[in-house]
This record gives sequence, structure tokens and C-alpha cells, in this order.
Amino acid sequence: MTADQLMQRISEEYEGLSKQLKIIAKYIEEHRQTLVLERITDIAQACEVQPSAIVRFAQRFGFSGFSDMQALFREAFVPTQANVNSYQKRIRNVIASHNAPLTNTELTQNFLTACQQGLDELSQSLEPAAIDAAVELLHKADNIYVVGVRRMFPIASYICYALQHTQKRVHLISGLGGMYHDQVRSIREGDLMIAISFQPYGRETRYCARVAAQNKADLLVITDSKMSPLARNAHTILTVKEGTAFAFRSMSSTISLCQALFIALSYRMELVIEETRDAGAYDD
Amino acid sequence: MTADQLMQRISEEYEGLSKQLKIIAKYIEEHRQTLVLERITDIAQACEVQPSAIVRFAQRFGFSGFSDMQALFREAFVPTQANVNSYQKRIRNVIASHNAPLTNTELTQNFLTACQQGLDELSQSLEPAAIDAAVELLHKADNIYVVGVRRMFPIASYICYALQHTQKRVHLISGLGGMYHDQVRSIREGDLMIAISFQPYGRETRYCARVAAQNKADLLVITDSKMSPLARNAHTILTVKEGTAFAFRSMSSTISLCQALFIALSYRMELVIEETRDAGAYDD
DNA sequence: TTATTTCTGGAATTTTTTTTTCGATCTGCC
DNA sequence: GGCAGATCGAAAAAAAAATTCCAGAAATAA
Repeated sequence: MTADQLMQRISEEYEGLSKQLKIIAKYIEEHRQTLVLERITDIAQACEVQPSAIVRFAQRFGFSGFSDMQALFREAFVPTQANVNSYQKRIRNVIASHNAPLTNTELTQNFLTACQQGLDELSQSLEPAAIDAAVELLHKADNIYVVGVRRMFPIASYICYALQHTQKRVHLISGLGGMYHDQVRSIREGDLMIAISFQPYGRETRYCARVAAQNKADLLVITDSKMSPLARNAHTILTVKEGTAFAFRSMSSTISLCQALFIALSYRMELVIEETRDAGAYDD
Repeated sequence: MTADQLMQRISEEYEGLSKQLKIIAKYIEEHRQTLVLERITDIAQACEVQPSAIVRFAQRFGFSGFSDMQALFREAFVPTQANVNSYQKRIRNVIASHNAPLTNTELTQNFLTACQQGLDELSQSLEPAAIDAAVELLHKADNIYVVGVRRMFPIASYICYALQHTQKRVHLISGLGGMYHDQVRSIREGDLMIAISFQPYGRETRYCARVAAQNKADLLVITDSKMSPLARNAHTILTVKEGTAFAFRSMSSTISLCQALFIALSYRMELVIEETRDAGAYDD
């Protein structure tokens, strides 16, 4: 049974309720959004009835008590997180009960759901100030160094690809030939470093961020938490919480944020975005 | 004091916290939206600490106890929900009336919506047969060559990263030093090539796919249409239609599909997915 | 009007949740 | 290596919240 179904039932059976229960029904209908937060006494007080009346109300609709009913709203009302939980529970159940192995498509479907949730979350937790600051940093920098290792290397390489479409000088710290040290060496005041690092925070990325700070370059960090070790030296932090399925973190939110950043930069620079039009015959 | 201010303080003083309190700080930062709903024992369990540690954390920041701190998040909770809604409404308005220039956040929000749509579409258009075939190809191959250029290079490099976690031999055709030709040369029957190419279909990728076909290797193509030039020689095609905003194609669906493919492969190979556990001291 | 049923308020009880306490363990410093 | 101070875990104690119970009030039917 869902919260919606309950509300449906309440309104159907409303007329048959006692005077007191009607008051409670109305209150619940009006405040269903905040119901999870309220304690039985809060509601009782607001309705000017006794807590026991609330319990009776819940029992009237088949719950064991108030807490039982509240659980319904808890699930329904924090859309993202609640779904994540129930989703993760579902996954765990499926995996735990070995009888029905997941098909490839089911696995994929599940993972895509996690990606969606990640994007949802990102979308809701955007910090305008941080984004503006990031775009400004990008805008004013002429030399931009980008670093991200292992899982985050694709992201770093994407950022470089995108930035190549501007007039800026872009340096990808690839570590090719083991030359991390040599590749960051030349960063200096007025330059910008973009460091992308998620738990467990790659050693090389941390090193590069430190060098950037020592050399007084600006530092834009894309990471998973304000408390990331990268955060200390950062001028601007963009945080991304990725969705997770099967203990596997998605990357869709991070890459989407990077793309969005580039769009915003282009807009700011009044560039016409033509991502794929290269000079030569090459394309893709 | 507001929840935001508290988070601010927490991140400022983070470095000075004890090991345990750091864990709690991170948890709180990550789950601040749902914190109101959780009981002290839930949080303690999630952090693998004792409830008393949570209380100590709250007291460390000047609250009388956990409940006192939680009250702060309670206040922040209801407005959040309202803000999201009004925010989305505002976006819609801004889009409807083209006159006002878009802010960075609005641009980002728009683009993320496009990403979501892309994922939606992907999710609905999955072809189980193609996915199964792709997983089988991956499973049986010992040597895997991966190619993707320019915009798709990050995807190719991600696939390589992921596949390195198996026992397979993975070859990224990076074109480093202009050596596309030399890097594909050694592909042969029984090997698998993964080619990722979207409109306008990179010349190098097309070349590599051709070599793979000539050398009788298997070919798995990730592209945007069944009529892609890559399709001709492919054993299996996975098609992805990305979302678009501001004439800018997202990449979230493509990368998510690749991740999902890897999950399915791991499942098929009965690997334990531990994406981040590397051999050495390196991580990320 | 009276008997019967349903409804309500309030206190007692139970359950759940939070806080405190205290001994054990760990850490840094000499 | 040993000491002082900080940190931690476990369980007892306290507080808060929810539920149950019951007596009395209100409503209904005979």
C-alpha cells in the first residue's frame, strides 16, 4: 500500500468517520508532506485531540498504530532517498535469494535507474554560487591543467577535449611515461587546475592539487564531498553524489556536470557551441 | 544557526576531528536531506559507531545532544522540498520566455534534464538480445581492443579501465604518436574489438573497425543508429540515443550503458565487483 | 426515557529512542 | 617504555514517544 492509496481510501471513507476522526483526516490530507516529521503529540495538539485518537485513526485504516502508518509516508515522501533505499533493498533481496538470477537486461535496467537517481540528486543539490565561481575561474584562466586518475581519467580527458574548443591552452596531466611530476611542474600563478577525485582519492591527483596550491595557481575541484582531502586547497568545489547499484558507482552525474560546465562557459564566452566541427577532415 | 551554517562549520573544522567524528561528519554531509528521518541508532549503524559517538559529535559542535542538532535539519527540511518545486517552476518559466538570459545554474539544470531524458530513452529501448550478445562477446574474448576517438575517447578509456579489473588483456587504441595503424595491426581471429562512434563517425574508428573485420576479429559497436557506417561489419550493435540541449549531446547514457555492460559481464563471470580495490597503494 | 453502542479524554503502561556514565583502549609525547 | 590525555565501546539510566486501557460522555435505537 502506498501513501497515495491511503489518501484515496481516507477520502472515500471520510463520511463514515466520527467527528474526531474527520478532523484528523483533514489534517493528514493537508499536511501529508510534513507528516513524517511530526510526532504523534504534534499532530494531536494541532488537531486538538488526544494522541490516542490518532492511534485509533491509524487502526481504523488497518495499521497497527501511528508508527505503522507513518512509515508509509516516510517511504513516499523523500522521493529520491526513499527510492534509493527501497531500490537497494530490492537489489539486495534479488541477489540474496539466489533462485532467480538477474538477466543482463535487468542488471542494466537497475543500473540505469541508479544513474537516474544520481542525476536527480545532482539536479536538486546544485549550488549556484559554486557553479558561477567555477565558470568564472574557467573564463579567466588562459592555461588550464586537468588531472584525474584511473576511474576519473575519462572525465579529465573529456574536459580537455571540450576545452580544446576554446582558445585556451589545455594541459592534460596524463601521467604518460610516469611523468606526473614533470607535467604539473610548469603550472603557475594565474593558471587554473581542475582536479577530479572521488573516494578513495588518488594519490597522484592529491599530489597535483598540492603542487597547484604551492605554485599559487587556482584550483577547481570536482569531488564527492566538501570534506574531501582535495577541498583544503580548492578555490571552488563542485560536489557530486553519484548513484550506486551493485556496489558500483555510476559516472553519469559527474560527466554530465562537466558537460554542463562547458556549456555554461561557452555561453559566458559567447561561443557558438559546435562541439563536433573540427578544422580538418576528422570528426566524431 | 541554520543547517547550512552547521555544514559550513563542520567542513571548516573537519581536519581537527577524531577519526570517528570524521566518519560521522562525512555521513552527515552526504545524508543531510534524510537526516531528519533517521534515528540516532540508524546513523550509528550506518557509520559503524556507537550512538554515543553521535552524541559526542553533536556536543562537539555546541548542541546539547543529537536531538538538538537534528532539530536544525528538521527546519531545513520542509523549505527544501518547497524550493525544489518553485525552482523547477522558475526554470520552466525562463525557458518559456526567451527574453531573460539564462544563469549558469539554469543552463546546468536544463542540460541535466536532457541527460535524464537520454537515460529514460535508453532504458526504454534496451534490446535484451543485443545486450546478451555483447556480454557473451566480452565473456569469451581474451584479447580486447577498444577504440573511440575525440568525443568518444573518454568512453573508450573508461571501458579499458573497467576491463582491466578482469583477467583479460585489454588494448586501448589511443593513437598516441599517430600510431593507430600499428596499434590495431596485431588484432586477430578470436579477439574482440569494441568500437565506439557517433555521428559524424570518426575516420580512425572506421578504419580500426575495418581492420578488425579483415582480420576476422569479433566487433562490438556502440553507436547512435543501426545505419551507422560501423554497423556493416559488426557482430553486435548497441545503439544509444543521447539527450540534447543547446545543440550539445550528452554522454551520460553512453557511459552508463558501458558501465552496465561491465556489471553484467562481472556477474556473468561471477567476479566480485570491487571497482576501486587496486593492488598497490594507488587508489581512486 | 432507557438501554446499548460508539466515541472520547486522560492516565498508566510499554516500547522506543536518546543520553549519560564509566572502564577500556588508543595516541602522542617525553 | 610509561604516562597523561584523548577517544571509544558498552551498557545502564533517563527521557521521550507511542500504545493500551478504561471510565465516562455522547450518540443512537428501541
